[in-house]
Amino acid sequence: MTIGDTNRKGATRIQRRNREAILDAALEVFSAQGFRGATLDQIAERAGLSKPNMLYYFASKEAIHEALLAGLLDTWLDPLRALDPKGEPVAEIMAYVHRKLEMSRLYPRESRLFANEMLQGAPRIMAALTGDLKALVDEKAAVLQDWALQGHIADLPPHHLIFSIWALTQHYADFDVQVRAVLGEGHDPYAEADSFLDTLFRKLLLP
Amino acid sequence: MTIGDTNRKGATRIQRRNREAILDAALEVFSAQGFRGATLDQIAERAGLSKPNMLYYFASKEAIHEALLAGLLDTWLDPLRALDPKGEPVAEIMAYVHRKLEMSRLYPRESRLFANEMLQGAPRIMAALTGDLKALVDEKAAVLQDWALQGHIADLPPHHLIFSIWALTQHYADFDVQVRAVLGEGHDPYAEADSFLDTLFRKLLLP
DNA sequence: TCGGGATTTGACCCGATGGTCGAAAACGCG
DNA sequence: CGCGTTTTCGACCATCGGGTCAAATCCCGA
Repeated sequence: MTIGDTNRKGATRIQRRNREAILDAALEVFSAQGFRGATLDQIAERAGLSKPNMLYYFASKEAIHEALLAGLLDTWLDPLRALDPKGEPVAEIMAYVHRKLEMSRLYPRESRLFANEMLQGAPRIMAALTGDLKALVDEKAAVLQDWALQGHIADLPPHHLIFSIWALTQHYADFDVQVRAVLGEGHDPYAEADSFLDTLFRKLLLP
Repeated sequence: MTIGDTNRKGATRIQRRNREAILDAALEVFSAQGFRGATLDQIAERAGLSKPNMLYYFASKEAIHEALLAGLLDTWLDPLRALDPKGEPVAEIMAYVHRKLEMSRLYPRESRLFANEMLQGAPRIMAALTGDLKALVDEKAAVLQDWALQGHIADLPPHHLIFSIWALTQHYADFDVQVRAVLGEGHDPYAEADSFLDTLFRKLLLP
């Protein structure tokens, strides 16, 4: 039996545990070092496996990285997908902002993995960017545009409004060290950000 | 003006030319691949030198990277340094926003080099972050706070206001591929961003 | 023009790294 | 328990990559 099948069904308990351990370790290392900077030894050690054993579960370094990126975009975009055209405009957008910031707080490694990929020019997920991502953003941008035309929110370029949400929320994960270094002791970056971004976007959206 | 210029004193014309070529090539490669992902061969080739020759000018890969980072923070913070406590509050802040976006447009590689360093946890410039950077930000944050107390601008947490300027402007350099992929053809990201950020910050700063 | 310092490079070194192999050990099921 | 299947890993391999060195070539001022 090949190990090719996904970590869904048909996998033994051992397979599940090890695949998960490998992906978790890989996320840690790839997000901090980038693809080329990460080494299989680092990942294997963190995963608590020998390198050959790790390669028994994933065919190559490339394969591990791919597996990580595969689910990433989807999960990453869930909050945007949840933006409801039928909801109350400002409330919907504010909910999106808060959810997105929460993602940064809970999954900073995923955010950095994504940021790394972007910095390198997105060589491995360019297709997804111009495909699914663009489609989803265009769809939601149309909703925002609509809300603007109906006077529910300020008239802003919808794509850039979305970019601003991404930039502001992901910044707290990607530039975490800088944020903490500048704020110094005795701060809770995410709590403060939550309040600040609430203010910012409420003022911005005011028609 | 180049950002990492090597205008050392007693350097011959050849030294100058080669050092500059090396740093430019290194900026290209480091900013796209990160420190560990970059190779001396890549840099040497881009610089048009043999690897040993390159190492005649810089003692090591580390040394090249250091040389790049050395000037970076300084140059990067110049716009903030220029924020004048005696100027007109909103105008000063807006000027900062526009200057910062201009930096992203003109020096995206520098922005990405910096972003890479942050993503890795700033191992090589942590000292500068908690030192000079924090000092400068604290100083300017006090100015912003003052302006807020005097009712010139909205009362916002000054540090986070500064973070928001960084996040929003650097996003257009660091996530350039994503921005372009989502916008599609026929867009000028920076022109649109300039206008959008102008609107955003004017509304935000309104008392 | 010439000598000595500045510059350049081919060849080489060796530890790191992605990946392979075969055999041993562990598992689980009839 | 017995045995085929799954899992594990020590040893190994080839290439990559940072860095060295000695010798060759270039450059420029006296």
